[in-house]
Amino acid sequence: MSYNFKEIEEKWQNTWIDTKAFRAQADPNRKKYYLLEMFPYPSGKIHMGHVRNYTIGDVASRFKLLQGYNVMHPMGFDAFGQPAENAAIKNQTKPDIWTHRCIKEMETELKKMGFSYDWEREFSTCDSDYYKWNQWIFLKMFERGLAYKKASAVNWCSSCQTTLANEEVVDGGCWRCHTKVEQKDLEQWYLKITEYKERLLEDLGLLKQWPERVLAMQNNWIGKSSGVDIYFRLKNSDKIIPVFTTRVDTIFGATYIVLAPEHPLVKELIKGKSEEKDVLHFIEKVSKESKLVRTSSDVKKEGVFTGAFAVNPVNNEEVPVWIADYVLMEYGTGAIMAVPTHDQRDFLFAQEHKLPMRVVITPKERGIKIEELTQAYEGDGVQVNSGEFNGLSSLEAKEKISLWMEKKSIGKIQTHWRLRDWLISRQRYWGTPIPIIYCSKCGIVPVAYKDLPVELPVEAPFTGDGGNPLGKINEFIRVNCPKCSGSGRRETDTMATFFDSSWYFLRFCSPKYAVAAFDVQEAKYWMRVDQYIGGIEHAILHLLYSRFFTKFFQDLKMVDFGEPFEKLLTQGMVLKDGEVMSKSKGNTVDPDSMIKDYGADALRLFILFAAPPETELEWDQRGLEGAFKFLNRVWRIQENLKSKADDALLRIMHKTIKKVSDDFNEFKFNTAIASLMELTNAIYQMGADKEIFSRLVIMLSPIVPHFSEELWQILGNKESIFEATWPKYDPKLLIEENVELVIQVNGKVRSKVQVSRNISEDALKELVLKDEKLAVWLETKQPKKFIIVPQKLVNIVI
RNA sequence: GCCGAAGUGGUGGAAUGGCAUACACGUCGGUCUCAAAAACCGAUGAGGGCAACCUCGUAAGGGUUCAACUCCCUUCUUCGGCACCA
Repeated sequence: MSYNFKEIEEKWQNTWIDTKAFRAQADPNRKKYYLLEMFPYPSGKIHMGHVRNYTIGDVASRFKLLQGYNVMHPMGFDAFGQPAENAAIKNQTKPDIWTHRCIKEMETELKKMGFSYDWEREFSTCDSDYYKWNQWIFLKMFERGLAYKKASAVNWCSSCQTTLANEEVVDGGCWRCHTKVEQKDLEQWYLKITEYKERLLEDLGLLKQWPERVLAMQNNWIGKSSGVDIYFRLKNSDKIIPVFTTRVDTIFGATYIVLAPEHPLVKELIKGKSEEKDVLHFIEKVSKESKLVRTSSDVKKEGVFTGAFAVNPVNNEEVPVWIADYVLMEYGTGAIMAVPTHDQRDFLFAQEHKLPMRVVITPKERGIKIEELTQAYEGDGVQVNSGEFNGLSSLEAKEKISLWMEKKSIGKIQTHWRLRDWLISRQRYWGTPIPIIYCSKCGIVPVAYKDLPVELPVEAPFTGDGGNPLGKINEFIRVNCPKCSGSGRRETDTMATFFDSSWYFLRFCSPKYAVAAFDVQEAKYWMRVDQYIGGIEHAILHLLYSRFFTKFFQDLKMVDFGEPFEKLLTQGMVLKDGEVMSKSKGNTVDPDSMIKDYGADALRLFILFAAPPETELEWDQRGLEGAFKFLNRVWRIQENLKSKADDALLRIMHKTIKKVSDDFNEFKFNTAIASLMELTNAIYQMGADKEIFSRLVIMLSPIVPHFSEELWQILGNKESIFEATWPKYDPKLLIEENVELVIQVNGKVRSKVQVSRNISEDALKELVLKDEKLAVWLETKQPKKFIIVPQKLVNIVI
């Protein structure tokens, strides 16, 4: 007979909700612990990824609770976004109604897993008393010039009918639907995240408890690159063409320069020249290529001569000006100097088009002959052909040439960044309306703070024929200008949903607060988030935006820190047959049916035991059955309790307490469970008493809370197990009187011996030399040396 | 190309420089049973040996060390991020 998980789980889930067991209240006298998992989009159904993410968080949260921390563990919903609109079109319902129904279903699913949330803090980002503060933040940014509108080529997803941020373009496709992203010229709203680029980069150094790879990804994304802008002058003109380089040490080897086809100077350069026709033709051709094709590295580099020449400012040499598809307008200055001998791309291009080369750096141990070059030499070396810098090491030259150029005003030390401003406007209905009014007289006018929120109209025409439904609602659009009271028109774009999730962790500190985005005092107590848990897919997007917003709040003096998340854990994906579980692959396992068959506790146990939290987890149905079997094994212990257990078991238990406590602190749940299993096996060998069993149950409770609550009650306790204290171990009981020593000969184990832990070295040597098993090894050879590691091993070197 | 993570039995995975493969799954054997299931007990890296034991073994090769899955160097493979980035 197995234990009645169905009845037990339902009973405790209701109890926890009825008694508000996990309500958190600020208390300056208690040490706080803010544990947060990335809140879900309410699709209605939870999947195994959610189960894993939230189970990891729940164990940590309950463990901290048992350790006496004042734990806040909130949950809410990231409820704006496109699926609601798609559903509205498909099912003839309203996004609002559809979303709220999904939220209800999702809450039920989460409750069935027995997660310890403070449900009183729950909110959804589609609540107007939440998104009101999105608008407030936007206006604050607008005031400071951090929210602005500009016309530019933007990423456009034709399937989603909306613009996308750079961060939302993955492999040239839309992050949501993978449709190929097009470029479109539009006037759009941006947030000036680039204003914070230095701080965003620098403060990565503060994030000591973030995974390396997330830091590396953010570092790459921000993409700082230091070098020099060098000013080439156009021959017979006073026009300057700045080029950017990180290899200023190679400037004397620049034999031509290359502009991007879109470079604004190109048209002027070619005017009236014989090359004009060819160049225009080339530009036309390149403009038709998609960005993806153009930037793929295996395509041959193409280019044409413009007929113009520029002057290298370091030696007044005239060099030809080319244009080529491999130079991009959006990076650096849109123009490069080409040094074929020391840059592989330039080398290939120069070979192809028979352009001159000159060596300016040679490796220390040999010279370089141009005729013998088969590829560019990109390493360090000694300067040659470099005027007054000859003989210097290239590293030294880099610095000296930079300073020299600045002094002579022919260049400027410059830093270029990959990070671009964040495009936040979306041509969609189901999102936060951007609080802006267009007035024919006053131009762009922000909505007054007192008029917030700009409510999203619940009734909207969903026809499915594209376009933003907000544009068709006259009551919404028509509004008086806050400045001149003349007739104005509302912005119909809404905010990207990543805006919503960039500060929700602050809102959880005071979710009902009506006078500001969050209560500064509450935030002071609860923030920062001590432990944040979520998927690696947010390594750049959400985590970068949240860091940006936090720094903005720091500048508003609403918080006194610049980083929101102290410690970050990115949990691995759940796989089935080696592939990521996904609806499109049809290899999903439904958590609900697993709960039905084995209970939420068994599911939680399996998912924690099968792999460490950050690695991928292979779904194994038999592993789940194994977890269920283990629970039944523990359950049966209570039927056979002894009045007094052996001392040997007591020792094992204290060791287990130490191991499990240490492991829980480091999120090593799989090994914590392994040692709880070992303790259980020992109990089967020796028989436990009530005391020992009670402690086993407490240690299990973060992992399998319903199961443990029930056993706790059966053991005669009136209070919830989560009012109990985490067991402590007695260090004295960890010390064994007799220890087993491993005896090695030349590092190989040859024997083992039981000795008192305080045995003297001499006594030990004597004992070892008498050991029968070692006789074979020692009879012909003399021991040279004894290595003794107390209480562990003896190594005899012969 | 640059940056990051990883590579251990049939499988998931353990090992502050100190007994490689804990714990579990699977498989095999046993107990109980008329029988089966459940439960309980045991075996289980490869090769050799009746056995005691021996040899090999943590992607490959080298090094440091009394001792290396662990530290260092070189290489290979897989996964992830960035990238005609100048």
